[in-house]
Amino acid sequence: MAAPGKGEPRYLQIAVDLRASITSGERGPGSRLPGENDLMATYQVARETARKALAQLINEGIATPRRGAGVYVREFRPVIRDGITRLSGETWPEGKPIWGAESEGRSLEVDRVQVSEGDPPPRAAVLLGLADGERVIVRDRRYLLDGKPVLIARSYLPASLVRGTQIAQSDTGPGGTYARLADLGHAPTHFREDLRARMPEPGEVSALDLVPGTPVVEVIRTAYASDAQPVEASEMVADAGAYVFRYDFTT
Amino acid sequence: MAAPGKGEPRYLQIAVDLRASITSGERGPGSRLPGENDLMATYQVARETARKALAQLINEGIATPRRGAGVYVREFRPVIRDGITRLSGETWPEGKPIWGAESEGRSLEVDRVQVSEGDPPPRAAVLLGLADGERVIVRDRRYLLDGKPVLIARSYLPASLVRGTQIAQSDTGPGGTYARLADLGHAPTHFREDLRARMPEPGEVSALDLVPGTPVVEVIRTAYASDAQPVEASEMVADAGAYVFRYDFTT
DNA sequence: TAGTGGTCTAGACCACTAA
DNA sequence: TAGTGGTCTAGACCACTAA
Repeated sequence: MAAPGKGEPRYLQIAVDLRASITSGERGPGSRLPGENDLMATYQVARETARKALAQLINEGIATPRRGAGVYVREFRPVIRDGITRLSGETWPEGKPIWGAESEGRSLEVDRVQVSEGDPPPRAAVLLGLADGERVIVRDRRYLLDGKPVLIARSYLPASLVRGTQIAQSDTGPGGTYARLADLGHAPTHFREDLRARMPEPGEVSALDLVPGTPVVEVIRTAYASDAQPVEASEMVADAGAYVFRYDFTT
Repeated sequence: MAAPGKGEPRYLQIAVDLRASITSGERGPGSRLPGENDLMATYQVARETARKALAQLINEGIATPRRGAGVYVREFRPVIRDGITRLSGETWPEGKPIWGAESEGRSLEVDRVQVSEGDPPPRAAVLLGLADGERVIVRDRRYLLDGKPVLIARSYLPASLVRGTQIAQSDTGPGGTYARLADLGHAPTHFREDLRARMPEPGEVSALDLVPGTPVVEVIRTAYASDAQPVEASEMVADAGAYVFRYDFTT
């Protein structure tokens, strides 16, 4: 045995078969894949080889294991996050469905709001243009989509600007942080968002309850007032399987 | 042996040790991690257990294997892709360095330009609002960063609009596709970009020469002329380790 | 209780890299 | 040629799930 059909390893050949059965639609989202024992019998391989085939699909994010129950075809049902509510072009093209994204009938709620004051980490200090020793108000929160954590967000605001205001409290009131900044005469008028994707760190896996094979999208947003003064810097880490990020522009 | 220190599997404990040595800076980008044989001796484990520890870091994208040579700490040096060149707010905040992104001294070149005419796939037909049977011009190309493929792009344009024009040729001339659309009286004025991240398909791994543990960012862009008519739909797949996506807004 | 995925061993052979 | 990662086996024991 162990005779290679070619250069392709045995476990990848098995993965190809299984992947084909998924992409062809033969096995739909939520359906169960053959188990380790099935694969051992069908392909005449050792347990570890069967496991590697399944691990391959799990790492690709198209299957997910459930202890004691089996390995299942994963489903992808993201929601759309609109980059920023813009003032221009608001009646532009309808939100055409894409990647099966749907928001209707789903709940998105805020969780674990925490506010504190402290020293900014280096990156936040740079983004906010803070001098040495300047402190920040830190706002933490987490978002749940249908009860599952999907996004962790942390915002930094110059303490000299917002200390003692409603922004330093859990509930920022109607319109949120940006409305309160406007009340203070520092309405944000310019925004920048930088996005990148990467695999999650172990702490993020548990905080977002991520299944293997799920990347995260990291977003860093900076808000500037009309005098080009940065008034807020935010770091977000999102479950890539839960979000589509949308940006609209009118030139 | 095989005595568990707690519930934590042995291979994850080893991964924790190695990860700590990387994040602490003890092992910098490009440095070599202990090999399988080293780990077997140090931790008194079997080869497969040592391998699982290394595979963990590889799947997290923080290490990368080189056949016959060892496993190395990966480096992350992305470039910034500006969403769209906007007409407003062009003198806004400087491109502050983020995530070590740098463009200077690096080459970004176009590769493998191909143009053809054919039937649109369903998604492109929907985005372009095409009737049954309408055909499209398809423009394919690939981008290389310092010689490494980092992005695959495919654009669809209504054939009825651009057939026989320079857009249907490899070289679209100065200003590219959008300038030619403007020449035709269909200058794009509104853009939408939808982004998501996911693990790559096997074909993408080879096309982008991706190392394990690297997600891709999928971008779908639609360009609309001033009469709200979609004139181009593009699909892009980018190496997440090579790009930071930037969006600027002025309200 | 039977089945399932999760971990681990000890050994083998291979292709590839670097000296 | 020595060392390295890549694949695979055959067997073992475990925790968890579902009936």
